[in-house]
Amino acid sequence: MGQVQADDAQAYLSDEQIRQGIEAMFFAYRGFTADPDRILATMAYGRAHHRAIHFIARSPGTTVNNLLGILGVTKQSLNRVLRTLVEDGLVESTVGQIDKRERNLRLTEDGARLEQQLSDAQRARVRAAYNTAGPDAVAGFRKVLEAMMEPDLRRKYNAIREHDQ
Amino acid sequence: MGQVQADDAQAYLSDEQIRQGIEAMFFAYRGFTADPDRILATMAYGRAHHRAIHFIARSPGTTVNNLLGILGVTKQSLNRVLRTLVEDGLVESTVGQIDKRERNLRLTEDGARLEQQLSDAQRARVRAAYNTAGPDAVAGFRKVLEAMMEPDLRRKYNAIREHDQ
DNA sequence: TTGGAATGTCAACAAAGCTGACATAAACTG
DNA sequence: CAGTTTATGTCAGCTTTGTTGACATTCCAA
Repeated sequence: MGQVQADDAQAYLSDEQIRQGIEAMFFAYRGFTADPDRILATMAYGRAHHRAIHFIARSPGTTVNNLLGILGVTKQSLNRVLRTLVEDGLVESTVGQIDKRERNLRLTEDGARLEQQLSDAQRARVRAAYNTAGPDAVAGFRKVLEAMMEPDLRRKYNAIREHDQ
Repeated sequence: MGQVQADDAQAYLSDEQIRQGIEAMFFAYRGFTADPDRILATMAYGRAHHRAIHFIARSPGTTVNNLLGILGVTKQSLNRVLRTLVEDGLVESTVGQIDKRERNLRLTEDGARLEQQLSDAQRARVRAAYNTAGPDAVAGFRKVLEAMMEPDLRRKYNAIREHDQ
């Protein structure tokens, strides 16, 4: 339980405590992706499709390049995913109005429906964890995660958050 | 900053807050694996090798079956990883004393050296995040992660922790 | 008009998952 | 003891998702 708050002020920095945190991250991430993975397994899609759908939903009209920066994969890898999503009518890619080299990506109605299904599942898990842990724990959770990000990703993370309220 | 601790007692459960937590998990996990990944990229190993090495180091003498349960992959997949590690002299596989069907896995000196190198890098990242966020945040971080795990993995996570102090 | 940026696409390949089938040895069970 | 189950390993083939490298197109900007 409260092993983290040991009497010794330095105890939470022991190698052993850090190691436990590393393992907690590993096991929790499995739970974090388990529900959407189960849904996706029934279709011809995987986690890469989920990620693309998530961030397109989050920033409608985003460009391919912007998405590349967020997802941290090559354009070839992302393109394969986007192509299937466009072919299957879940994502719509329109030529940019200002810069016609760019493509603006948006979910179609079908795409939004799948996004909803996936994020409902994932949110239910996170919501349950938040409820179990309580609001103070959630604040700490977010604080540690933010500190763990690479600086450029933290910037992108904050940019997305500022974007919508 | 303190968006999570809103005045409204329910605010931390809004879809928007949950969504931010989901994105924080995604971005933070990238940071979490970035340093070992960089080291592994210079060798012929990947994240799968790191995971195997980590848990063998954590539970010396563990069996293949136990490792399968922790890692959640197929024996074929794990076997491919273990075979290369044994061939390269990083892991030693010995026939079980009580049950001769089992193989007991241990790191060799070389294996322990690599494990040290990888976990030093990963621990430095987590330690820095812990230092930035502070001990209370760390406690909450751990609490939420535990609540997020699948029940059977939470059991395994706790079993590993109890094992060593 | 020329250079560079954004995008798309082809080809080849690698890591790491998966299923299915089968072999072997050891342990367990009736 | 015979038969079954368990633990492990291995072969073959497939999938997803990542990678490089090369090249074409479009089009903005100097």
